[in-house]
Amino acid sequence: MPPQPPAATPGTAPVAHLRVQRVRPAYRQVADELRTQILAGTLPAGTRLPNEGELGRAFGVSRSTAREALRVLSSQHLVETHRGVQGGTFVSEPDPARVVEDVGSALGVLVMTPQLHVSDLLEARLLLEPAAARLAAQRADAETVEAVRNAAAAHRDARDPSGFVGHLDFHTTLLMATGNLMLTLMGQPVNDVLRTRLRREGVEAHEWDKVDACHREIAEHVAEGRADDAEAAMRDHLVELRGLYEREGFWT
Amino acid sequence: MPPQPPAATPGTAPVAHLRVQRVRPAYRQVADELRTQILAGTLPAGTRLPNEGELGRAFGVSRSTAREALRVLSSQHLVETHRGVQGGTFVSEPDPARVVEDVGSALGVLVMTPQLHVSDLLEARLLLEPAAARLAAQRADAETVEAVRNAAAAHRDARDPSGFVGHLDFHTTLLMATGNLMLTLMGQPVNDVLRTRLRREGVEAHEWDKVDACHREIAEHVAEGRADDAEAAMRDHLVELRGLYEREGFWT
DNA sequence: TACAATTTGTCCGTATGTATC
DNA sequence: TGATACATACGGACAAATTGT
Repeated sequence: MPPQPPAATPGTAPVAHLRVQRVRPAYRQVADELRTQILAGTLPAGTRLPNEGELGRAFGVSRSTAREALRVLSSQHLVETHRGVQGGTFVSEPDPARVVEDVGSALGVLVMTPQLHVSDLLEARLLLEPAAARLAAQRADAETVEAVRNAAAAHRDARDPSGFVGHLDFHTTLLMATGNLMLTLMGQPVNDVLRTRLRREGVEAHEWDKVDACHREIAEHVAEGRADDAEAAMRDHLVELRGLYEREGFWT
Repeated sequence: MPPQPPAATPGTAPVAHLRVQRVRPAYRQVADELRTQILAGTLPAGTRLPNEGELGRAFGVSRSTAREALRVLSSQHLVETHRGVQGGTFVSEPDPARVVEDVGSALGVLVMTPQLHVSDLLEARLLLEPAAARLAAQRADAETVEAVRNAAAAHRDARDPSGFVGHLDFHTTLLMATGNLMLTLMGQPVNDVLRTRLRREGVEAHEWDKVDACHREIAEHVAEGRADDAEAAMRDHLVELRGLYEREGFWT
């Protein structure tokens, strides 16, 4: 690793109050270089990288160091490794589901701190999902409408004995029904965090019934293309849910 | 790896397990175990982990394997490592800025695919930021108002010779002015991606002047607490910006 | 200023598991 | 069945960085 151009990394926030990273380790330089090439499209998805030994030689580092760089990229879902002949390290296909997972997990950490309150999540959802309901009502095709209806109809108690893995949360389905992946990316992690934090045992059955009724009503508005009604119904629904969360749910 | 029963330890070959399709490598098991403990709060932020050798022995793996596990966690910003005496591996403080970075980088990958269009980002922003402008106008205190005004006044040409690192993008500042971190978390990665994708050389000076004028107008609405005006002005501004982006900016 | 102690960083050599042909 | 090519894992050694004496 002869070249280390930015001796002091500029622009990076001085978050580590006490410690300054004075040198970038070689494994990080290699990882950064490869990440840059992947993000720039120089290494498109599906590309097979050289094996670990060659990769190390190409960067002037040992195989172990190249390995650690690959660990970094693989943990960020930028590459995948496979063993065996015809195996190796491949640039990953971008996967929205993984992004949602990662963001959700990061939010899970933040939501335990005083920096991010549950009320912030509820407010963000209140901004996002009524608008999503409107868009869904304006755009959903027959197939999407069917999916939304199914999600609303799906009974939400978990006593269901059959496998039934196809069930997606209603709010998730509605976000996807907008046809705008970015809305799913923003809204879904919030829903994930809220769902895992809610103490469901504190909510009574008739309240769940009301939730289900709201879902079905929204689904019908979407199906009939009534954008205004869908948006308003979703807003009412979320306001009601917020009361539920604030009354019962959280440990912070 | 004692805690994971079906682990394939290198020396002994557990041939009896026929269903084991996917063996998780040892470094991944170690990383997952540590991550679980961090997310559960068993290892609070600031905790110093044992050094790499001891950590390896504690998990029944070699130091190299323990290191690779730490690389995974460190690349997810869950731990930080430092060299030297008094160095070591420490559980990280949750950092919203890093989350924004990570999401932005993930979006950068997705935005190159047919799954996520630039128009999706623009639409999401059009949902989010007018609402943010409204909230900012309703809530901003004197200090925040000052920050928003400064961001709007900051001249945006990069010829500025002095260091001037305090300058934050106006849209970023406005998101933060809502006091809701979640809105920043959702909106900022979008802005980052859009900013890096825009071909700025295709935009003329008088258009930048108009952008700046819009920013100052919004800032004044926020400062005076005119929520409706702030929201409307931001919406108009974004619609105009969208035209700019769609006319000039992208390579996809 | 020099030196020692501690910890991560880097390298090498070797062996083994795994998947494909 | 065996050969091949790759990732995975180990253990030891030394280098570099940081802090305290």
